[in-house]
Amino acid sequence: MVPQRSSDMHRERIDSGAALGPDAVALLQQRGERLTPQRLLVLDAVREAPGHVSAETVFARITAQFPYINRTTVYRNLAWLKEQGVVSVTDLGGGEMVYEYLTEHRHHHLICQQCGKQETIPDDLVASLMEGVRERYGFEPRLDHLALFGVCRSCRLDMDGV
Amino acid sequence: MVPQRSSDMHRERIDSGAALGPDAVALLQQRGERLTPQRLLVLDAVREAPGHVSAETVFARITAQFPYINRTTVYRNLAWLKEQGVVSVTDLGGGEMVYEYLTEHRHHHLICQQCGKQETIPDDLVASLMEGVRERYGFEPRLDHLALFGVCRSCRLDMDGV
DNA sequence: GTCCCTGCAAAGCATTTGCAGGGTA
DNA sequence: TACCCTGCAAATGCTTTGCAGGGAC
Repeated sequence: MVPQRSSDMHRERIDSGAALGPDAVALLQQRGERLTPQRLLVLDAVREAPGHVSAETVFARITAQFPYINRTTVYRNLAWLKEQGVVSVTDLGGGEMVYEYLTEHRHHHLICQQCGKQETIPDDLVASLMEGVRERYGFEPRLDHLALFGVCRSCRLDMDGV
Repeated sequence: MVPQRSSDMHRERIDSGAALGPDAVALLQQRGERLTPQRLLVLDAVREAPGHVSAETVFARITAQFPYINRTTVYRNLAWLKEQGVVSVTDLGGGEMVYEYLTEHRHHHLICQQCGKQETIPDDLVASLMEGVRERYGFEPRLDHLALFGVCRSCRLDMDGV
């Protein structure tokens, strides 16, 4: 039902991968997690996708190549990947959750409410906030992605122009 | 259909109110917005509620006193109040949007993913982040409430204890 | 008098759940 | 072999929409 090639595809990718440690799949295996073809497909789909992807997009990307996977399975495996710390889940305000493969380089996002454009900002801008929260409140933030909403530079210029 | 008392109730409250400027209702009137009894009820319900409230909670609080309001109307008027800058809307991760009446004292929230407890933090902790985003990216953040997820002090101690 | 807010019912959408069967380790 | 992941279908829960009527200004 599910093509054998999926594991080969997978292996190619992890060799070149900049991932969660050297190999997310090896990590999951060490933990004794069950690695089904569907799980590998979902993992691949998120890892290959540029930036954020919705569950629907992941489903579409997989079915484009392998029609035999169920939407429910995609949802369940995205939740599983999040539990395992392999992907992040963020609400970008589009009415659906978006997922992203986690690399060592943590970053956050600026989302323009006018034009919808998204910018990436490095973690260090947020670091002082995290530090303050930790020190003053003893609160340990779990922040894969911080999403800041507002108005980007070009939209602000447009508004001034008018 | 809707009791006359609603506007009296309202007036009592704004006299004591620490609100968006001296009077949110006067502000809305100046803008030429139409102030229906339902709108005043929704505004009151959010203003009276402690902290964040969901649309369902607002609906429940109103119907407890005045059963003749529709859930749809509550949704529409909450959206309207947000457009007017009277309330904030935040996704606290509970599967529903939560609303809060905006005062001059902007603040943000720490949400513990273990116990669900919420703490309030002052705006100044977040100010440097905002400043950095503005200066480096020309991005104007529109942040009524920032919601930071993580683990609070007591839950961390519990975890260490075990 | 005019505009638009309200109520009702139904639809929309992302996501979850129950259950039987089949695959992974 | 034993567990649990998968697929299917239906349900769930929040929120939105279309339309006719009535209220605010």
